[in-house]
Amino acid sequence: MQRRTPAPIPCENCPLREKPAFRQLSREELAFMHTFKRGELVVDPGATILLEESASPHLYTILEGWAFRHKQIEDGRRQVLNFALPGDLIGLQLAIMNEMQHTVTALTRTRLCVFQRDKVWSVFAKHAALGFAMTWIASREEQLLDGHLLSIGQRNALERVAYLILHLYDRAEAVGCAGNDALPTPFGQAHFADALGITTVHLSRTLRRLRERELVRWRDDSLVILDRPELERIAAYERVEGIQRPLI
Amino acid sequence: MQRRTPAPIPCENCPLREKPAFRQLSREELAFMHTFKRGELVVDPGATILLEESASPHLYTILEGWAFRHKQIEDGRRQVLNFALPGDLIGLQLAIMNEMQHTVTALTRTRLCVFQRDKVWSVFAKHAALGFAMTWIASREEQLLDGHLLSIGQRNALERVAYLILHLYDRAEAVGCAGNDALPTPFGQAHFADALGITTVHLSRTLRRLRERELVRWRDDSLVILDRPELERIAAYERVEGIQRPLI
DNA sequence: CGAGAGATTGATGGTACTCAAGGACGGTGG
DNA sequence: CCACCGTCCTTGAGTACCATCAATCTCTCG
Repeated sequence: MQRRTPAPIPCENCPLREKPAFRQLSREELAFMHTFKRGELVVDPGATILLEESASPHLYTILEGWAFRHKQIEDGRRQVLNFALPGDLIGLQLAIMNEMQHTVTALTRTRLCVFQRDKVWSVFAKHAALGFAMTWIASREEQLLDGHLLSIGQRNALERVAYLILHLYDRAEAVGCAGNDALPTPFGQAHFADALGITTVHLSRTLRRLRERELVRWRDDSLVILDRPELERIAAYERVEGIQRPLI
Repeated sequence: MQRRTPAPIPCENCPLREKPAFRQLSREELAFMHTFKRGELVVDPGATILLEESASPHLYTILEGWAFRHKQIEDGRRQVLNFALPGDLIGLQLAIMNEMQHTVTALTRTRLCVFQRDKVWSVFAKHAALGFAMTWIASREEQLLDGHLLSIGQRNALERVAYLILHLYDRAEAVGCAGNDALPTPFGQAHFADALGITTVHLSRTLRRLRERELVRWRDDSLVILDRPELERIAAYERVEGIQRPLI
């Protein structure tokens, strides 16, 4: 289920940092990040990275792969709160508030950068800019959730699907996980439906409508956007310009 | 619409800090907070405190009163993202990311503590603990949103209403704005409905069901919880223990 | 007393859910 | 190689939930 890789990459050489989506850190900050890093971890699809209510000693940044944050009601109904892509920080709530109120599960084989939770404080104490970056990351997550909440609360199924597709594509594209209007979909319709707050049955029907209108095509674990302008119109989607974001 | 009060209270004497819900700050931190504070502002009900897309030079903490965060689709549909109570920080996204993607509007006459946005950086630089507190606040907001998202995505109207009532009551109670199972409701059913993602018509019917089952009573701008256990059962609500939180 | 905003109720229709069955794979084992 | 299986997706039929439209009702306020 889980295994440590033998040779963790130093943060200075982290391939993610090359990407234009991320802000450059100073040499000194990078060196500090590396002392904060405890190793790497690779988990298989379906593995639980962080479990609600439990107190993992770690927090993580995704280096490769997809995961998702989710939360359940006792009777089994599940909401996918968000998807997590390379560069996303996992477990900030845990590190800051000593409590997780949601679970994080891997969708693909996922490579994670492992940090020690109990050293988070020293990040703030020694490198204010990195502490600021943590707040930045938390604020951005809040923004994404705001957008989702608007979607789930106000849009109908067709609009929601269109919105989520565009949203995911843009986020994935920013970190090099999508391009040419093709988005890998390492999840089934069940995950997608739970993210949208609709049933798989209704999602299937809704996707058929989008397919028939030749707006998207979803097969072979890959979703292709055929008519982006029309999708944007349906979803009332506004692309958020990709300002550079910090990478912890 | 807005007016400055003549004599702002120094942070050291802030009446909110007395409340058990909040963590105590050191004398030094309080003194610093006071240099960060720029004044106080009182706004009338309905006043826009922060507007989406615009770049206010300030961020705020609510000292007294209620506000709400909301976000719209172009066609007018509106989602109330969350309510804001005394002690809540408003405009963190703006301060950190230089951009607001939602609007904040006062529900009651609201007294605000005004901070300079461009000095946020110095908070991190000079008092790491306060920077940490900012991340704490952002993480908590994320937690609240997670809960709402689960509610809107998975619960039906009756469950949602029960959940939101309990959620608001507990938050208000923690800061002394509610007690004896009575919650002031400085908002109309339209706001409540937009928070729940249902129409006012359906909310009205749903409230009638709750009234007929003698679970709640809502009149005269005050909502009374008559049968909390049953409401908790319907909502599958779990009270989050009120750990002390930082107050900026 | 009339005006207007907010809340309630009724009637009707559409959206999305449930239940259920059938199809399309991909893996496994005979 | 193909039957067998499980999982996931698709489709159909019937129903429940919630939205829409529209009319009343209750307040407050001028």
